[in-house]
Amino acid sequence: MDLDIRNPRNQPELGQGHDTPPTERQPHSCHIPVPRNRKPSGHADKEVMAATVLTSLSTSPMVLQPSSAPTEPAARGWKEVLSASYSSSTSGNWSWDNSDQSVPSTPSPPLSNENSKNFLLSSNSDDISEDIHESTHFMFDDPIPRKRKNSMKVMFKCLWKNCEKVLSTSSGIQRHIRTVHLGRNSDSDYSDGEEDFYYSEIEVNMDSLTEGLSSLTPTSPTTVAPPPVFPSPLFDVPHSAHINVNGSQSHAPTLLSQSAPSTLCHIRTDHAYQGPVNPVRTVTTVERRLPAPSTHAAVTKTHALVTPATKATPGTRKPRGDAKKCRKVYGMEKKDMWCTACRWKKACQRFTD
DNA sequence: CCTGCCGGGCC
DNA sequence: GGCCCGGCAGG
Repeated sequence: MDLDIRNPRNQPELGQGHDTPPTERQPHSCHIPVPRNRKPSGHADKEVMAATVLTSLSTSPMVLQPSSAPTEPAARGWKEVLSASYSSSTSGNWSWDNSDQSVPSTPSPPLSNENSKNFLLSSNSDDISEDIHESTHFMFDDPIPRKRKNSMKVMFKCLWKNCEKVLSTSSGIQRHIRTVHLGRNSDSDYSDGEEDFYYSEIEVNMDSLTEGLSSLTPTSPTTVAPPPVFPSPLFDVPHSAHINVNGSQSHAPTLLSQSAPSTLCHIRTDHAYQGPVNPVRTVTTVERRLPAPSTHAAVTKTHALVTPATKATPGTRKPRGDAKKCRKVYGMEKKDMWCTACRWKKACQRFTD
């Protein structure tokens, strides 16, 4: 959990660096644990940069004094706003936007890296503050962390298909999703975090709003990305993953058989199928999702995984499946990532046919 | 030849 | 049971 940002080579072997400019957001709106080294960190350069920024932050009280922060140029538009928002959503529960409520009004003593990180991470001290440590890669998406701006306010946008609800609190949007979309009792405290999945944070520039920037309306093409793709019940994603307004869905169909896109979002769906075979492997909490409210093209042949294993009749060899097995997916050099059966030259238990 | 994995052996 | 591997079959 203690990701040493000064040691950016804390890179998972499956991690795919991405050189995408921060304003060109790529769809990696989820963070998925990677085996053994589950720090899906970003590009090393960005990490170094982020570390540098953190270091400077730790010694500079400026950032803690929003009143003294120079006003951002008006050119800062939704693109950048959303970029920041993107980072927050990518991180799961973090946001640069401190709004006005949680900004310390007095300078704090110099912060260590850890403290400064905590400070930043705690900015959005809503009820979605879990799992923050795993999400520290957020800042690597944004090479230059921006000073907080008073005019920025975090909003929460419902990503349910055809629902453009935007609320100011995560609890509110969760309640909305829970009651309106998930059909749960609003009185119930029960929440498996599923609601988290169906909304994303967006940052709202209140200044722009007052200037009549009606483009904030969720239907605005400048703020709204293509409809997010929700996971199907067969496509489990860690529950803290957030679909971002900017996230497109192109990453989803890659699954395992293709090289991961240039994102951190290497889809490790094998967790769900792993079962007790390989207890060493990181196990992602498998959650059952409601039927996807929108189309989901990602689930392809892995559907077969839920079907009963075809028992080969004795004497007849089981027809060779066309699914890529561990050997092909991971290669010989990553044999330790194979499922046990594959390592034993048995029928693959992860990528069954 | 590569790959998946059965069958069987060893511990 | 875990683990390994020869060898076969399919592509």
